[in-house]
Amino acid sequence: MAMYAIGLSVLQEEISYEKTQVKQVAYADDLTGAGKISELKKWWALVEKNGPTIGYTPNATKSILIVKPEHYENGVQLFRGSGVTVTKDGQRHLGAVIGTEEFKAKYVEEKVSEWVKEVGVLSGMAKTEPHAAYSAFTHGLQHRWSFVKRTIPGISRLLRPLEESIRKTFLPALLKTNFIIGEDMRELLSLPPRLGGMGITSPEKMAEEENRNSINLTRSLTEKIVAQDAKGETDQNVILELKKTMSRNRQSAQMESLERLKNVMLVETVRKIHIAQETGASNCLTCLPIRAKGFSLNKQEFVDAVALRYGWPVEGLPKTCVCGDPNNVDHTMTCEKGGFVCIRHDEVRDLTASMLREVCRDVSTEPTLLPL
DNA sequence: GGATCAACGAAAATGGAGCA
DNA sequence: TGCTCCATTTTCGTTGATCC
Repeated sequence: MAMYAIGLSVLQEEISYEKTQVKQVAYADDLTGAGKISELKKWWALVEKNGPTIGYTPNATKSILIVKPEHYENGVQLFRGSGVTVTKDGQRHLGAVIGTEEFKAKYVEEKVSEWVKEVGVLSGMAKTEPHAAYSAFTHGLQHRWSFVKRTIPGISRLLRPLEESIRKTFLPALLKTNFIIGEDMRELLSLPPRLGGMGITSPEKMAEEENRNSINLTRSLTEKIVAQDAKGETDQNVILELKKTMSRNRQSAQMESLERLKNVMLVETVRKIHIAQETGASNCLTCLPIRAKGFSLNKQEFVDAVALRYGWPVEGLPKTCVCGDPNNVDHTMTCEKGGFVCIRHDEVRDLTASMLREVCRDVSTEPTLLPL
């Protein structure tokens, strides 16, 4: 990338703002210019003339001129025969979009429609492999819409179908819940695992903040592009400080959200959230479900793990224990006729023995004691 | 009063995912 | 390749208790 920029700087000397009155910016091989149409025509001619000599061959068929509706005819006339497409609507640009509000909305709607389909596919997978589907969503899928959220303002409303798809299709398939996920539970699930959530963020709610943060973070660069200042440098310390501030703001907003939820949720749920915040309590959610390493939970294990995390009813649990008492998760853990008391004891015993075997000889578990 | 240590929290570093 | 975010781990600085 750096070498490409150095190479392209030779061309930019020839087509600079001082010579063409066109404000411009280049990202790798994508060259963008803004100005009056007549100036742009001259600028384009210079690009075509000087580009190939440094190895930059402009492709007219892939080049777009975006004009205001009142200048459309003029644009078509000036660029006739050049191969450049002239439009008054807009065009996709570096993963974002430039153009009219209608064009931007149409672009985002198409993207959202595509993502909703992907969420649907993942929901289908979640029915048989919920752990893998959850991991694919949190580690991968939800990052796909981050670039659009950062670069296109005012799209929160357009992202609502995606949020609806997550809430009504993905979460029920993933969690096998037979109850409707309300506003509060959805907010809890959108918090990071370390705060007791599941890190399934809401694209609708995050869009405005992410766009605002992106604008603030790139403001210095934007000002330099507008001023066509190619020599000035952005103060990295200022950017670093901005990042820290944003990170702090995000964390404090998460804490505020958590505190609000604690006030409206059941005492048992709040206690579960508190336990879920313990170190290591969310490892099964944050690790990659690699089967060979034993990190993968099957569908029963995953659904049970989430049910235990939030105190939801565990499916398939008998209503009455063999001891005769009413059965529930707490009773299962303490009933002397069940196996969990022994399992817990044996796991601690075996782990201690295995660690001792690494440094001691003659380690045995619960040897028969010699008579007194 | 100075030296030492443990505990704690904040900051930095690391690793893994995405995107252009 | 270089940027983002997030979770986790490591490092560093501060504080308080204890001992000489």
